[in-house]
Amino acid sequence: MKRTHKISELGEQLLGKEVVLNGWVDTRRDHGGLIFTDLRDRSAIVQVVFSSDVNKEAFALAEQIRSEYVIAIKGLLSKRPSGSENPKLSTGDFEVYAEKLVILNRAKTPPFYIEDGVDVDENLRMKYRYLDLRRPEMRNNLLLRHKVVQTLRAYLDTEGFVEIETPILGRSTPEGARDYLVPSRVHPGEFFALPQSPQQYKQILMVAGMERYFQIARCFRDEDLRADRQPEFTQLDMELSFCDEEEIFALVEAMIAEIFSVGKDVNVSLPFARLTYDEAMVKYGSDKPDLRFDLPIIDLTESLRGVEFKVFASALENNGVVRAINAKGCARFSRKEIDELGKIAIDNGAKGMAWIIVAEDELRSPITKFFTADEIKLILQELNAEPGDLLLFGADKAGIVARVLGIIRLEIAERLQLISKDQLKFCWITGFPLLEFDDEDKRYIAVHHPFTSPITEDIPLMESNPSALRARAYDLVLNGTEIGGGSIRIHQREVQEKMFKLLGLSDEEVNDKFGFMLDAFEFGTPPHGGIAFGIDRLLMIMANRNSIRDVIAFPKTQSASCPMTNAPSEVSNKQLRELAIRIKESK
RNA sequence: GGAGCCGUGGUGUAGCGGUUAACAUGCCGGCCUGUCAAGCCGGAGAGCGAGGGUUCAAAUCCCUUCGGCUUCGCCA
Repeated sequence: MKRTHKISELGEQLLGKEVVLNGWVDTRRDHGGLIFTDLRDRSAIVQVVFSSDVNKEAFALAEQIRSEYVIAIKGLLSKRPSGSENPKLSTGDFEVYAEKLVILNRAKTPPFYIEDGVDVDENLRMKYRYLDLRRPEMRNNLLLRHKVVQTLRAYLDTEGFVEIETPILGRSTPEGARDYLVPSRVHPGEFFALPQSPQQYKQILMVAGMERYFQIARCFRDEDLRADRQPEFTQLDMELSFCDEEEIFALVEAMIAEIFSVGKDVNVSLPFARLTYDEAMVKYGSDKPDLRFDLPIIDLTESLRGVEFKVFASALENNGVVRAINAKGCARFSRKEIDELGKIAIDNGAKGMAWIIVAEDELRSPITKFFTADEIKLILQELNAEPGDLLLFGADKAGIVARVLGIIRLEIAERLQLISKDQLKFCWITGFPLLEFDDEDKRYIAVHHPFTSPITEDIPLMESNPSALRARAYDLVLNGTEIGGGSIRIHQREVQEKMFKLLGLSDEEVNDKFGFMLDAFEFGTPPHGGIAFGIDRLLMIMANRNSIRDVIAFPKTQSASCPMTNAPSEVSNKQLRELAIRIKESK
């Protein structure tokens, strides 16, 4: 029996017509003389009725069918008897009276329920991923992913971008994450590296005059996994010639609005907010602030200069800062709750956390006695404190205070349930530092990557004061998650060479690993820049999931393995010999 | 590399020194012509992730180990 319709196509226009449907048995309700079956295909579910009044053979055969059997049925599409409509189904006004049934394939009882909201061991879900993906929510995640990717392609095509594939087998780079390596049979003892990103290739494509490039690029990083980190993941990678930040922002904002409109039927308000790195760090204690709630961190450093209170005074003397959060309405927190917050602060590097409860007519606090009345008045004023508020302080080096109060800010938002699910708060973070001094290695490392251009007027600082260099880099943050990042690149050989020097790379190393780029820069390289988006993370947010695994068809477990295929696996000695690899005996 | 949580019929859980290892659901069988989490009746199904130890006695306590999840480090 050849299928005539997808289930979602059933409707008024087919009433009384004969249809042939194929699909899986979702559920079966056997009433003895009457059997109801919910038939599921990718598009929808419809109720099929088997009755001996309609067809005795089909009815008899229907007694054998079970969940997840694959069947074909032929019958008349009918209106359900009035009162028996099911509003939960899109096809709930209709049913099909089966005149013929063919069992296309039987199915074992599934190891878990094929339905939404199941709470099954992740290992089982991965082992039977094909059943997990039959669940509507997982299927919808993949369909959403498809729709988003199609929309991106269409949008970028109309904007003049060319989709170009870059190699998966590349060479190992010195900086960044650990590489996944692939041994070369032809060159014994040598290895390819899987790309952590197509960074260098896409810059070379700009040298090649492609002007606008994009790729839905698989990237690989051999680092430990997290809920939002997989060893292989997908980026939307873009690069443009003759562009500046503003052009990229405008292009990206319209693109994001488009995918939310098509994928989620949601209007994203444009333009996105913008914060500098410094602003974000001071006010939200993070370079990926969650702007769905306010709860800002207030800097008291200047106001409190000169206070006697030892904790604050010593922080200020050591070039540190004093900042605070006014947790509105949290005066009702118990001592235990406040202690919990203090413990979070300590776990994240603080030496402690001072607090003041602003009650109706008094202040309760272990620290108020160390301040003069004027100082307290000043603090309350700066923090806009009102009765009912809880004030939480951080005093230490700027980095520690930002980190600690940033985490406390999120914790309070969580406790006060300030975050509503449907909000979308985008923001650009700009003005990142270019370099960061690594105390362990005693050298500078690139905050973004070594191809990021400094802000033009900062270029002279490359010799005099590298720490002060600002990068032409930008991140796009959505609801406290970094979903994309990029930069305007260096396109001049001399600047790139200086950059490598600052990073402590020797001439030989530069020549060996990046010589081709430096050479390329001498053959008419246009100014260029780009951005890359973590497609998986973006989809995780769009699909309202807590794990990236739920928007990837075949993800790895936390130990970077696949329970379905049992990858990775040992290989034969023959294979190893061909690759000139010997495995060290364990222990 | 570190920390935390979890591992008990197919699935999800309860039990936390002595139980016939409990419950729900699924599964199997029977009854049932309007259900859609169908209903009613009956039945089968686990020796508690694995290994070792403590104890008269271990799912229960201890150690080791494996696996899953969360997280710090790590992730230019």
